[in-house]
Amino acid sequence: MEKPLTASLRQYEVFVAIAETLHFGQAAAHLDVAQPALTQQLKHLETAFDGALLFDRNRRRVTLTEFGRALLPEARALLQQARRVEAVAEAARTGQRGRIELAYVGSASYAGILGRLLRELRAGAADVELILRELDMDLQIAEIVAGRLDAGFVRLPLSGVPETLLTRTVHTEDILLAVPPDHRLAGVPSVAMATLREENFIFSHLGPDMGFAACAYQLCADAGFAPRVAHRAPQFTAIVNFVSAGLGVAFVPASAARMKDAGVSFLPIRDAKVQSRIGLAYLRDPSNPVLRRLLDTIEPES
Amino acid sequence: MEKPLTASLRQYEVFVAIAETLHFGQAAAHLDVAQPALTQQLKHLETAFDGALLFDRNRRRVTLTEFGRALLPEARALLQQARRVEAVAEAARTGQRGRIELAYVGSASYAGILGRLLRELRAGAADVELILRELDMDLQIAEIVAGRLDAGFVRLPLSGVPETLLTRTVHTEDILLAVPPDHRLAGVPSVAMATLREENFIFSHLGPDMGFAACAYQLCADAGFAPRVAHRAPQFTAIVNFVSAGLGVAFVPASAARMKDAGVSFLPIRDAKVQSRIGLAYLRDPSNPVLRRLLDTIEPES
DNA sequence: GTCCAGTGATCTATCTTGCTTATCACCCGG
DNA sequence: CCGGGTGATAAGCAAGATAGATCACTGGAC
Repeated sequence: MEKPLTASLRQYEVFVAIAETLHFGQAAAHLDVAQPALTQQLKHLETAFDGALLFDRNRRRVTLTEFGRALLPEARALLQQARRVEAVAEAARTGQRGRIELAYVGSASYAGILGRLLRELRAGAADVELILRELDMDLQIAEIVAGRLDAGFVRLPLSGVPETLLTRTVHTEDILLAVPPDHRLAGVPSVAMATLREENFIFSHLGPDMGFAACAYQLCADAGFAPRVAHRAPQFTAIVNFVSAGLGVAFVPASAARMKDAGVSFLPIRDAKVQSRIGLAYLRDPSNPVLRRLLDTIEPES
Repeated sequence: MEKPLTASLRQYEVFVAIAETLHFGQAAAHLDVAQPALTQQLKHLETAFDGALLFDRNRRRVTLTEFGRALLPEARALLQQARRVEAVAEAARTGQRGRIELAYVGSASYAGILGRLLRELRAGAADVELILRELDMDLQIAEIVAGRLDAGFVRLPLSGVPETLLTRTVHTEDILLAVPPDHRLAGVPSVAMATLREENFIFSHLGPDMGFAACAYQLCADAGFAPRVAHRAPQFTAIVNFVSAGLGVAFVPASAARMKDAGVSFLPIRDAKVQSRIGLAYLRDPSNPVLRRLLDTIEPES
């Protein structure tokens, strides 16, 4: 059990102020109070120390006693720490300092989101601890709703999520068609959706109502057909592998085209009306100040 | 100009106590106050931070917010420093820690006083800064009375000093007679005062009423004669040099006999009734706690 | 010696703060 | 649906902090 701290910050403040000027009146002016307050507070401090005097008051000259001299540096350190706490509090309150736990879907890492994220978190001499992990969209949503994750980067749109889960678009990119090397379209400069009606498609595992898959289905719907899904794979790397193996064609986000896998062609789609968007998902009215600051740096969108 | 420190130690104490138990009631018991006090103090602290909450109070479970989590280590450091200040204050008050400025006459260094002094100042895990200098007795007295020196080791007795200057004997030693190599007494096992009536003496510069000289004069007075002072020298090293050169004989403290200078003999005095005493001189009611503790370790004497 | 300016201590009234007790409001398990 | 547990709220009281006026002492000027 600790003993109950007999003196207050205010008393040390008074002590240090007097020690700095060696003059009650000037110290009082510096602290912006009347002089009797100092006499009283100092006396309280001395009483707290068993009555040991901190100053010799010769009515004409104030000098530190050896006791006071021994105490002064420690008292200064205390006040400095007190100011530091308040500075840290201000930084933490505004999100300049703290901790944030984020996740991202694998395909977000291609799009250069993470570098930008770090840049924005570190901006303005901020001191933020970032805890990042890769996580599938559905797991992210569960973690965020459960309060175990501050926010996550996912492929929009979301559906079937609580109203309190908001998203904000942070990146938009075209959707390309990946075709195998020996495919009839391999090497053409671009394709039109209408020509893809009979293709075998490789899709992600995730359902047709969320994320990238929703955009892909929308492309087909806009072209008036439902895609024939020949295979499913969990990630774009696997999907491109499948394409490379000739199992079918696939829609992929433009940023995934950087993996030039064994002669796969990535073709622009001439009449695509939708793009794929990466968004940050988070709970409404986030309490984490770091997240709030991060959201402030992103222009508010849907 | 620093801003005025918006929060108090007590508030941080409450914050940390709640953070440690995550339970208002238990924290209140730990701080030995009623529970509403915590609610209030915590609210005050949060208000000081622009209303940013430190805890999520879900009526059933209390958890730190990210803001609170960021603040906690700093608040703990603040409390630790506050306790440290009080510990240092206690040590400084009892003289376990601090500074002391002492002087000693040259001949005190022969007597092993300084080593003992250091040992006593460092005793009991004390952390004392000792500032030592060699200084003649008369200057020591002036410095002590002027308050520029805490205390000094001198040869007793003192005379003509203010009543507020007290002394305490710390070392007593015999007085020996130093004689030149070719002196008639050189080599005899001991001498009687009565045989010295016609000798030429070498004395210190200091007058006959203080310090070692007073003892020497007393020896002669006890033997019924006044010494013929042939030469004066400032220190015992010089006095022994003079003796070695055959300029006369001299009384010296036993500890000075360790300098075996060019065949000088140091002879016990059979009928000496006085010894030389080294004492610590200091002002009555010393304010320096280190000096007070030092005095406490020496048995009170005249 | 006497006086005066300067300075810290003291006194008192007032306002603020912190604590206690009593009670309320809410959540959750049976 | 009720009862135990928990934090918030309210009211009252005691202690603490401050301002303003005044006192008391020091030390230098003359």
